[in-house]
Amino acid sequence: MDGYQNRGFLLKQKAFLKLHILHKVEKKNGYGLQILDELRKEFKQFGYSPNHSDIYRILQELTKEGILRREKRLMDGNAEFQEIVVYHLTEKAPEAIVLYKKQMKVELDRCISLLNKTVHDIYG
Amino acid sequence: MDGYQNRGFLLKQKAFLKLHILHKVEKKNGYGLQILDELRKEFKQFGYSPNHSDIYRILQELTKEGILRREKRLMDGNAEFQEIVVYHLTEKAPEAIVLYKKQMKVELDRCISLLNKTVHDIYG
DNA sequence: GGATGAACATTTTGTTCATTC
DNA sequence: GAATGAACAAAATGTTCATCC
Repeated sequence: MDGYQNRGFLLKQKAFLKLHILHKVEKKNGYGLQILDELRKEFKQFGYSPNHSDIYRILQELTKEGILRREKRLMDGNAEFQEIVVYHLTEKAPEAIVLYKKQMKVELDRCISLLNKTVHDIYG
Repeated sequence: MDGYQNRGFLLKQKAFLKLHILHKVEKKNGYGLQILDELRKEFKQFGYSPNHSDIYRILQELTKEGILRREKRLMDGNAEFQEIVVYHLTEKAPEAIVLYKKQMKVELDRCISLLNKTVHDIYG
């Protein structure tokens, strides 16, 4: 996974979602729209609703990077043959995720500090 | 000033800078590169260095919106005739700024919450 | 070189279309 | 309609060029 780099403003949506997606798959294998739904529920109270293309993009990227692997399945308990793509961690995932999380922690802290500073400076 | 709208992820750099620029001009009239320098100093410890085109873009926008007005000056104490554009608040500025700050406070809080939630959920 | 601004290029993000079951 | 993915469009941001003193 390309180390997170951003000498800029706040972190990018993609990096943010990547972190959440990895965290989710770590806990439970899932498929695209399922992950999207869960994330939307989590973020709903913050008025944030990611869109499906972002999720698919990231899942594909993580697959290309060898962090996730795809497994086609038929949707459980579904009369119709709805095929889904369930994502699993690979063997090299754990190490990569630890690293990514570590980097992202620094980045999240940086962003929170920048926003807090702003609130402090401007609103007293 | 167009009410801040962003049904999305974190706030945009432009909105962020607009807030800081207004706050600066409120306290002291200034010109483009001067404002940029000051902002860069403020944000340096956060690894954030806005670029000059953003600042100019925003100053022009605020001027067009009637919040700021331009005043061409010659740089103080400069032998050469270096012309600068000093920005001042207009009469309608105070009211507009109060409103914008109010909206941005909500938005900043929202973003901080979203990031804090992430840190909490993922790093325990 | 400092200052301003426009022009351009790229990256990031969001919307729509296509396909399958 | 749910799911996946690609294609496309737009927005946001960053880099370079032009000009002036």
